[in-house]
Amino acid sequence: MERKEISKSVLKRLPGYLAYLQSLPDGTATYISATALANALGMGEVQVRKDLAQVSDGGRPKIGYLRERLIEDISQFLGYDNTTDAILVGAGKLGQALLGYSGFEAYGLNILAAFDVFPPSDKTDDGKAIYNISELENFCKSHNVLMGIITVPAPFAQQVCDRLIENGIKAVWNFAPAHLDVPDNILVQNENMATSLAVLSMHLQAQIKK
Amino acid sequence: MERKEISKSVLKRLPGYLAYLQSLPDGTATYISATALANALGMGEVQVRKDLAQVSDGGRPKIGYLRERLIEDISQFLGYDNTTDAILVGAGKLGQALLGYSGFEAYGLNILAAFDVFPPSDKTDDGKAIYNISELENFCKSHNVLMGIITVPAPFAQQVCDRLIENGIKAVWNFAPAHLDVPDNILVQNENMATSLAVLSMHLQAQIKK
DNA sequence: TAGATTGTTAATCGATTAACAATC
DNA sequence: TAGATTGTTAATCGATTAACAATC
Repeated sequence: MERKEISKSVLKRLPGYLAYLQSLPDGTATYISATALANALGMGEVQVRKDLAQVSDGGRPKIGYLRERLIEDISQFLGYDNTTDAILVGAGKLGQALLGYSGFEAYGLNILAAFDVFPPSDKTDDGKAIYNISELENFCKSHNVLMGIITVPAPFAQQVCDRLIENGIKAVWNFAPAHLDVPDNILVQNENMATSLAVLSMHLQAQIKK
Repeated sequence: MERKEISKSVLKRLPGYLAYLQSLPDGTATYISATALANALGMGEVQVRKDLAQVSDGGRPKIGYLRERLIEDISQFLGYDNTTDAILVGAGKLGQALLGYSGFEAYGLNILAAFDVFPPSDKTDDGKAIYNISELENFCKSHNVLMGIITVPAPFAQQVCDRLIENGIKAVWNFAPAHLDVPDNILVQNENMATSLAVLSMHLQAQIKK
């Protein structure tokens, strides 16, 4: 499959398809159609078909897609097949939760280590080290890390971000509720709890009024 | 300010404005213009102006918005002024991290308690109770809970969701990497780590190729 | 063959951006 | 008054949806 430019909207839907396809029990649904996928996920079938067409050319009229093949195509497209190394800064509760979450491997993410101003102890239960923030520079030099995860309190997020970029980080996954100023070639992905909460509470307010 | 219908895109940007406005030190910037806000957040000034116009009518030509007033208007619009009670199911690492996160109060969210098949201990360090899942029904009956937070492993997410809905939950905040089937009047907000990761790893792949 | 499903081309919809008049 | 900023109206852009021909 030739790699095309893909819109962010499509990109964001792909993990959903992948998760569903992988959740199907082995043996069932050797072939799956865009229609079936759409129904299962409560989406429009045309949208699903178009999305799939962008990442795979294994679709066959009347039959659909070979599930295994489709999983492979999407995974590959998303880069889940080659792992990305990341470091995490801010080993509070959320930071440690992420550090200990084993599910990221499936997405090709490998958190090498965490850093904090007050490292709680040498190792977590999961065997991943939490270093003093002062060792950030050395660590980045010796490992080739491209992704940084920020889980420090909001007021420190920007300075941590700057420091990560100085050390060669190209993509920042930001869990702090703060806006980060970065150069053009750096991507910041905000994991924005506040955004989600806004959508939720808006829905609840509408509910209550009824 | 009359309450208008608002698009989801606008709604999702509001928490960002609010966070920035609140982060400004007291005393500075009594008045702030849409232009200034846009520059600070790296956004288009027209977009910010249009967004603000939908939630506040305190904007004055040449001067801008009274910051305090704007904070109030956005907070009120987002429903951050009246708290929403929520319960959380799945007291694993992520669940406990959320349970202990004190920052939610600022967003009007109050997590009353958590439930799990194996409650680790009676109370967390933060004083919030973790009950056995069997007590879910009773708890929901006695408290009027409208929001449920799901932090169980993916294979259990749907059944937990169904159970929450049976007990009167109207909005679900889903941290499990699973698609949830719900009736029309129920809102599911997926906190989709996989989505964020997809965007990030796509950026990194593009970087590497350069 | 008939029919389901694919992929493509055109139409619609919504959101963003641009242009401009109103205001302090 | 002059100029910055607001809010509104029109134009553009992108994404979604609909219609349809191609295919197994």
